[in-house]
Amino acid sequence: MKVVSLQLPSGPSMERLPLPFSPTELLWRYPLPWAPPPLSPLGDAKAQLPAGLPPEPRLWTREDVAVFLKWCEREFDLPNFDMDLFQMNGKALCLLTKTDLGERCPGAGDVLHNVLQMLVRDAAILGRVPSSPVTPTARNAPYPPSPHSHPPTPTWAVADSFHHFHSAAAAAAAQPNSVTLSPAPSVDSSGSPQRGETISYAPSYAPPVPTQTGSSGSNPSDSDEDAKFAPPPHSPKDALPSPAPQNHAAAQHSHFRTQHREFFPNDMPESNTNGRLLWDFLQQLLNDPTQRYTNYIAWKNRDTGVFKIVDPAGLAKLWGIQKNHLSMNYDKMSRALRYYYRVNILRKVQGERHCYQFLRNPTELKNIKNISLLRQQMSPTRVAQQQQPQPQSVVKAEMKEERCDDDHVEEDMPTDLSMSATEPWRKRPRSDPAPVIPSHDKHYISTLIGDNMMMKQESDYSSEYYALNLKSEKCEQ
DNA sequence: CACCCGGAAGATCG
DNA sequence: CCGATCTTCCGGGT
Repeated sequence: MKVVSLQLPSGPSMERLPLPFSPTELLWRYPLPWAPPPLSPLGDAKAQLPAGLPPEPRLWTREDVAVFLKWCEREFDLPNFDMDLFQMNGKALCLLTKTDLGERCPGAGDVLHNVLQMLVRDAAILGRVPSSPVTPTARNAPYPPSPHSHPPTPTWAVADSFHHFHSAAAAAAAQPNSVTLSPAPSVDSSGSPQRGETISYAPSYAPPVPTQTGSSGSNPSDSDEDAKFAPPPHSPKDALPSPAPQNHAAAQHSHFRTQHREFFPNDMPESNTNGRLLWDFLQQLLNDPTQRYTNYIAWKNRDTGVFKIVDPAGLAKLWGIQKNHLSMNYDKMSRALRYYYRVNILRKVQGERHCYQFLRNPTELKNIKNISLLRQQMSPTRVAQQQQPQPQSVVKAEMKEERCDDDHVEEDMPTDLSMSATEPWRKRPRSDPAPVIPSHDKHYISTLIGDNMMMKQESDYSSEYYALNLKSEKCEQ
C-alpha cells in the first residue's frame, strides 16, 4: 500500500492546500481499505435543488433566492449567510461576481458562484434545446456544416448537457453530417455580470510566487488582469463542499434532475477517462471549480481552449502521481501532449512557452470512445489558427512549418496513436527503466473529480458556439 | 540551456 | 493477443 509522500510543488494557496490534491482527494486517489467512499461533489448536489426552485436562477424571486441560499447552507455546510446582503432577486444574484459573493459570504463565495454559474448555464442550455431530439440544421449555424470545409475553431461553447443532448440526437437521427450549434446568447446577455462570460471562466492565474518549488517559474505575466479573479481565501472545506447525504428521492422531483435525466439517459457514468487520460486530467485541473490548480495550469482563453502550463514541473509531478509514475517530468509529459497533436486534441500555441490549445472540447472527447477516430476527422487546426489571435509573425511561422493543415492531411497520417514502427532506422537498446511504483489500483482516479456533474458542467466552455463536427460520434454509433 | 519536436520501443490496461 | 495510451529515452532543431 503506497501512500504518496511526495514533496509536491506548492503555490500561494498551498498553505491550505499543501498538496495539489486535498488529503481527501489523495485518499480518494489512493484508496485505502478503510478509506471512506468518494465524496459527492458539488455537481451531485446541484441535481438536488429544492424542488420548488425554477431551474433558471435569473427567474428567481427574492424568496427563491432565500430558499436557494438556505439550501446552499445546508447542502454545502456553509456558514450562515447574512440574508440582508441578499435582498435581491435571482437576476441580481446572478450578476454578482465571485468576488461580490465572496464579500457577502466569506468562505462560500466560490461555492455559491459555481453553483449559480452551473445553474445559469444549464438553464440557458436547456432553454435552447429543442424539445424534440432534432439535430440542429445548418441554417441555424453560423458556419457551413460541411465536415470537410474548414470548420470554425473550437470556441468551447458547448455545455455538456447540451452537447450530450446533441450526441444523443445525432445518434437517434443518424445524422450523417456535422452538427452546428448556435450561440448561447442567454448566458452572455443576461447571466453574466459586467464582464460577461469572462468573469466566470476567465483563467485565474495565481500571482507569481517565489516559493513554488520545482517550478519552472514561468511568469504568468500575460494575465495580470485575471489575478483579481483569483478565488478569495477560503477553507478547502468550503471550496470543496462536503457532500450532503444523497437524497435521490428528493432529487427525482427536482426539475433539474428531471431535465438531466432526459438529456443524460445513462447519467453519463461512462466517462471513459475519469482523469486517467492526460487530456482529461488537464481538463479537470483547468476546470476545477475552486481553481486550486491555477498555479500549475490555467486557462489563457477558455473560449478558445488555450491554456498555459504555469508550472511545468509541478504539473508533471501531479500527472505522475495520477498515473503512478513518480519519475514523471515535463519532458515526458510534454511528449504525451505532443501525441495529442496528431489526433487533433491539442495543438501548440506557437511562440508561447508552455501554452497549448485544446482543439476539442472535453465532452466531445469523452464521447469518442476511440480517440484514434479523431484522426479521421477534419483537423480543426487550420481554423484554430485562423481564429486564435496570434501575432502575425507567429502565424507566419506556423504556416511555414505547417504539419497537418492541409486539406489532404489525413491521407498521410497514421490511423492511431500507436506508432507503427515503419522505419526502424534507429534501434537503440533501452536503458534501465525508471522506477514505477506498482499500482494496486490503476483506477483509483475513477471516482475523483472527473465523473460528476460539477466537472461536467465546469469542463465545458460556453460563451459562443462553434460548429461541432460530430462525425466521430457518428462513427462510434 | 530550456523548450519543443517526433521517432522508437516498452509498459500497462482493457 | 491486440489496440490504445501513454512512458521513457533520445537526437535534433530553435
